[in-house]
Amino acid sequence: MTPPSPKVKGKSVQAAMPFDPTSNQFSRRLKQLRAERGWSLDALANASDVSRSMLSQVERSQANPTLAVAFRIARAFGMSLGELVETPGATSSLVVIRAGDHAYHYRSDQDCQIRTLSPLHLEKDVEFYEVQLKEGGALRSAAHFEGTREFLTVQKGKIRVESAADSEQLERGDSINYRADVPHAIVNVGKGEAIMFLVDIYR
Amino acid sequence: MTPPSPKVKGKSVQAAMPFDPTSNQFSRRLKQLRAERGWSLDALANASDVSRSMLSQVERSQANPTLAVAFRIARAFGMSLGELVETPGATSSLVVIRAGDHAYHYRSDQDCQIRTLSPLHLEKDVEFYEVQLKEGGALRSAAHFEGTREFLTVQKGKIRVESAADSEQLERGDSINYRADVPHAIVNVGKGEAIMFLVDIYR
DNA sequence: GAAATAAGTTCAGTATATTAAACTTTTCCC
DNA sequence: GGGAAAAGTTTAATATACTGAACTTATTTC
Repeated sequence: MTPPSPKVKGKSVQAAMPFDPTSNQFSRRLKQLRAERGWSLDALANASDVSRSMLSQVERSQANPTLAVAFRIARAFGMSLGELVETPGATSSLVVIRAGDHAYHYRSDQDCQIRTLSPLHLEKDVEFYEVQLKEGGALRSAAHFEGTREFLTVQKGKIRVESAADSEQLERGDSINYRADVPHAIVNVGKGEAIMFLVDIYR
Repeated sequence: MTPPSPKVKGKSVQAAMPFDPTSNQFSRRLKQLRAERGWSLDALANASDVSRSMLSQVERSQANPTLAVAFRIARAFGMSLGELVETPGATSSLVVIRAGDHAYHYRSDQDCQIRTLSPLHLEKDVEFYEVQLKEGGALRSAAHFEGTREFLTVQKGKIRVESAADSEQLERGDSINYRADVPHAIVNVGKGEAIMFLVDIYR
């Protein structure tokens, strides 16, 4: 019972390159998040209880935060540490096949109408739909590719979303995102038709 | 545009309780993983290039590893850092945002209200917004990161989208996508408010 | 344009993360 | 049981994470 072969053991490596890719990614991610929300270093410092100077150094890859600090930063952004550190770039492992037939796993029938809003073959594996469900209608999907996540927001009506064992009821304005690499379903449980927007994200 | 209210700011807290829940969780997780695989501290130390003593201290919550160290440990176990720090049970397979929930408002003024529908922890760099523009209102954005594309579909009202030199007019049901890595703007040119959904895709 | 305010960086000091080596405890044979 | 080897903990020294305050740079405001 031994772990996979150890790699370079010398400590000289660490001396030469004190930060592994993680840190740099983390720095970029942090910078981006803060920019998106338009927060100053000071604002984030207050929200996270991490000093302004530390944040500055981390963003510029001049310091390597501890888990505790990373955790506080994540919380300031309203997300878990896992969500914060999960590398969005390292997803290259699997290329999704997905031919031009974007609608192959959906059926468009009396109960369910799907309009594709996203142009096909975007650089990213993202698709964007508008879905209409007649009263009592349902959209049931088999498991998509591993790692797929589906995001939806209700524009009209009342629906129930089921993913694996989980189930949630949603009304106009509510949003939800869930794993789509398991069998899942969207059911119109209200009166009249239901309309929703739906984003599929593969990885 | 301020982050959610700061919590306890005093540093005395940190002195009294040097490790937040993260570390303890991490310690338990680490101990469990190592036990599951039947690895000794020494074996893990070799595989991860983290010292035996450090591992011991971390497992007993007597030290608070840096991200770099946590990363190396994760790799030794053949998993991503996100997978390692995300408590196995809490891997939310389903996240709901209620209509009234303003937690994800990141920007709001008289003319323009933006609701972030996707907490941006998705593996891909994708974000999803609902934008409301009052009559005459406009949303002007500086250039986003290189390679960013924005996709929008009009839910209500009449708008004009400007990206670099291009300009297009849209009505309910119309969709458009355009480069967002240049200065761009969305202007409400109709009567009454305009509502649209917006997807940002980075690469 | 100058003064004022905010945002970001650098600095020096302190706390602590990290390591190698010494030490203690457990496990395993005989 | 007793000795040996492995597993785990503690120690002392060093590197660096982290902070508050001083400083520099951009942004506003008049």
